[in-house]
Amino acid sequence: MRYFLQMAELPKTYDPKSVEPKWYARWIDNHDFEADAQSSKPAFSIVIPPPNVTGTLTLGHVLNNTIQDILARRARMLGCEVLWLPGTDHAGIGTQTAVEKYLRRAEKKTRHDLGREEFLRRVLEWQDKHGGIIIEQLKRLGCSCDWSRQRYTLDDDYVRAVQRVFVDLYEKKLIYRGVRMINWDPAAQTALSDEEVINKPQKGDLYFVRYEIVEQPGRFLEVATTRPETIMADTGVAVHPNDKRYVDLVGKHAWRPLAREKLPIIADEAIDPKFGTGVLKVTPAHDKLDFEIGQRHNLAIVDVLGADGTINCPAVPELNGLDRFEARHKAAELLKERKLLSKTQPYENNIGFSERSEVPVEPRLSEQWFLRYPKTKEALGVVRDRLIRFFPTHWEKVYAQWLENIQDWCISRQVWWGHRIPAWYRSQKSEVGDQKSEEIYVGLKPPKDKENWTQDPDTLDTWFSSWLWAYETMDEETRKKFYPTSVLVTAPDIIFFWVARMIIAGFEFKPGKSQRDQDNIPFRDVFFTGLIRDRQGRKMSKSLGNSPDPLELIDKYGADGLRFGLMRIAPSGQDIRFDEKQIEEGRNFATKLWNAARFRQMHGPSETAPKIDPAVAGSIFAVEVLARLNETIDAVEAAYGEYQFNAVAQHLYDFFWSDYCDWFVEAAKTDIFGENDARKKSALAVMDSVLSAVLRLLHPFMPHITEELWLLLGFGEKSVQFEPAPKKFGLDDVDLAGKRKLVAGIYETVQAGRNLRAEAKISSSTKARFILRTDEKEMSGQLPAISRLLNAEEVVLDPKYKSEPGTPVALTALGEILLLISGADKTAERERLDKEIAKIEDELRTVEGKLKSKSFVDRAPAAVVEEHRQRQKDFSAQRSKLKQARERLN
RNA sequence: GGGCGGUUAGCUCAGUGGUAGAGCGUCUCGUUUACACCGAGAGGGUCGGAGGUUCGAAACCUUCACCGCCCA
Repeated sequence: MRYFLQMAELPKTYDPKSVEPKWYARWIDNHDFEADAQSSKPAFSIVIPPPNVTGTLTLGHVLNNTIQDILARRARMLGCEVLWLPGTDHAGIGTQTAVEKYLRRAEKKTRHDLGREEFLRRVLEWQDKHGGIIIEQLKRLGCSCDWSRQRYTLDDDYVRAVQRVFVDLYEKKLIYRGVRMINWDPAAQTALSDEEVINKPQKGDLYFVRYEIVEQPGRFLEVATTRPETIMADTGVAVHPNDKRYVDLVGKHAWRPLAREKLPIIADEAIDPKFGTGVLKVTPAHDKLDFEIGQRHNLAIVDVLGADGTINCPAVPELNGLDRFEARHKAAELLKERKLLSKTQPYENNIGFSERSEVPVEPRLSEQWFLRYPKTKEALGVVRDRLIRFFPTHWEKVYAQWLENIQDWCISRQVWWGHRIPAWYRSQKSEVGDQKSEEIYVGLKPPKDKENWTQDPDTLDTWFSSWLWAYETMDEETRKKFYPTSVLVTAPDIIFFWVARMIIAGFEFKPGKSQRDQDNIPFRDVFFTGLIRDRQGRKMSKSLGNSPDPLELIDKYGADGLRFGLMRIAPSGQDIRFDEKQIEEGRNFATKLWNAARFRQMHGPSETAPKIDPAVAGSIFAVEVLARLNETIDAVEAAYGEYQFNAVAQHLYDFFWSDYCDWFVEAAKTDIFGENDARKKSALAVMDSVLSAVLRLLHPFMPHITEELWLLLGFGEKSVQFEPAPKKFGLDDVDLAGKRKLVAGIYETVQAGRNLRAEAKISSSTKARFILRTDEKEMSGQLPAISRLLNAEEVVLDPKYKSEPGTPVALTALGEILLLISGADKTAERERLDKEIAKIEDELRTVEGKLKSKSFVDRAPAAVVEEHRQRQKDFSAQRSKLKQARERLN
């Protein structure tokens, strides 16, 4: 009775919508993901790369967090106490820009219209409205984060820690304030770090501008420049000291063609004589290299660009107030009118763009806060010596290259949303003269006489807060158990922004339980995921609209389908071309798993702890599938060791679909539908063993469906997530090799038989009759299974069978298989045999060619030569049998 | 300019010196008592080019081409 009830319970297709939310809620209710810092189990920990608090889930997040979830769940099954610590970051510039955009559109106001206090209130409103969406999305994906420990980079404690670090580094003189050339984002109107600038080739023009020599009127120096709009900021003209063309002019002067002034002509090694005319206009305020040249030659600094990227130069009213790109064209026109522009030519050069606002960055002289990176040698060493291991390893070089060429980090941002810099300034008139000097106070608390001081209006680079993420997210007890973390999973595009800086922070702040390096590194392994691209290989971006919504994919295919499909196509260390078809495959695999379980359930309840003795299992097919399962367990373990998640997924997919479903289950149906109760029980026990193992192996990839089936099939009363990872079956005591060889032969025979049937155009549903012409006596016991696999009416073992001419025959390692048909198509059979013979002869030629070569026989390893001899024997035997059959058709 | 990846079937990708693979797509057959989100079968590749090492190269070396990324 129970049997029918159970059958009715399971529909034909798996419905993730009714299963996934149910289990996620249960796991949360049971506090399954909460880490116990008191546990005596070995620790395994991951901190999440914090997504933007107001962001939404992208496919990149799905990839990244699926991998982290796989690692966390795998670790639980290996008996670890697991902490996966989640959280979000405040994304200073990003969030502020989003809110400003909204204000501009909705209220036609800027942040300055509102004032700092009101604006920050609005950002908080925005955060409350949009914040946390991404966390809910991670839950839909099935992420097993310890939500009780969720952190935010603007948590009070975290903010204090960031300030403490700032003060500490200031006191160590590693943080300083100074006027330097920085990257200015005219759209966001803030300084950026070098890492936030993306160089892109840009098509433009090279303008050849004539500068008249002051001392020799009528003689001109020609300067090639891409930026005529900055001519008013020129304070010198430079040539290479060895450039014979201009050597006589060094020391003389040239007239600045716009805002006419005398400019000294100087010689500097930095000039490239081969670029343009070999003459550089030196604009120290608007170019990094020019700034350095200017410093060397004591050139004046003239700034003609405003913070918003418009020209600020009343001396040239035609340009004053224009946007920098408009001004470029206007300046060229002015020069042309004055006959000072000799030509323009198309030119492509690299321009730095702001990562955030996607506008060209302006090199700008500005007073900012900088960090002189500490501990770079240690950070280099720890990766070089593989105390921290990168996967794939080639990222180690990228990392080293960055650290070896590291520049001071501009950490202040002219942004209101973020960690306010704990610095105050007191302006005072100096005793002598009118010059003002500033007194700086840096501290956790404001100065005592607050009214006499002004706090720095700026905030810190968001990354200056997230470089502490690996340990400042943990309280003392948690840190003691779980720091350093086991592994960091991240996209390679933040290797400098985040990974390298966290390593430096580990060395500088030593949050570990001792002073030793291995206790202070933020993580032991770093796994870099690939980037997900669209089918054309383009990066996914919001503006291109080529990024699918992961939530829609989850609705269509289930979270497990999305996870499995994505992991199967994610090669380690390479970019991933996304194709929704692959996600469909993930869904199909879930359905396959569902149906295989459903089939098992139709034949009665499973054993809670299935035990089988393969030696008496009675079925060579069982031995084979268990041996393949053992191989799969080994392969999966090896692949995890190398973070080869696609390989793990592929091994499980292949084993389950092909070895288990296509071969074992089909062969075992003979016993399952047979009369022999012992054999039936034994077959079902093998199925239970395999299913139990497969569900556990798949759980990290497909947590929901495996949980559902684990409990449905009754393998346990408690969640599958804390069950131990499956161990290999002991198969040493049976004649493994012999049995596996026989099974391989049988499967080969079946495939050959199916091929004969298809070639003979006998539909796969029609029962057919086969003869096995073989001396393998062991085959006789397997005839029912072979018959089922061939969908045969009858399979007869007859070593002496004499066939009618034209009877389709195929050769296998075990002998011959013949398909009995009436009225054989002799022509078709002749063609088929000719093809077979040609194929064999091809193989034979290759093998014989090798064996004829003396050097091969002499130099190749004996085993390889022997293998070739064997193959030669097999092939020629096959050829002669095929030829016999062929001759009888003449 | 320097560095790092990649180039294998129509597509997405495995393949670390010894018989070129998988999934999808294509074609043919199929409602055979789990599954059409399925089953069976077939076709499809001078492994980017050229040299070299080796008995033997998709794999190792050199070089070139193209694609992508990072740094200047």
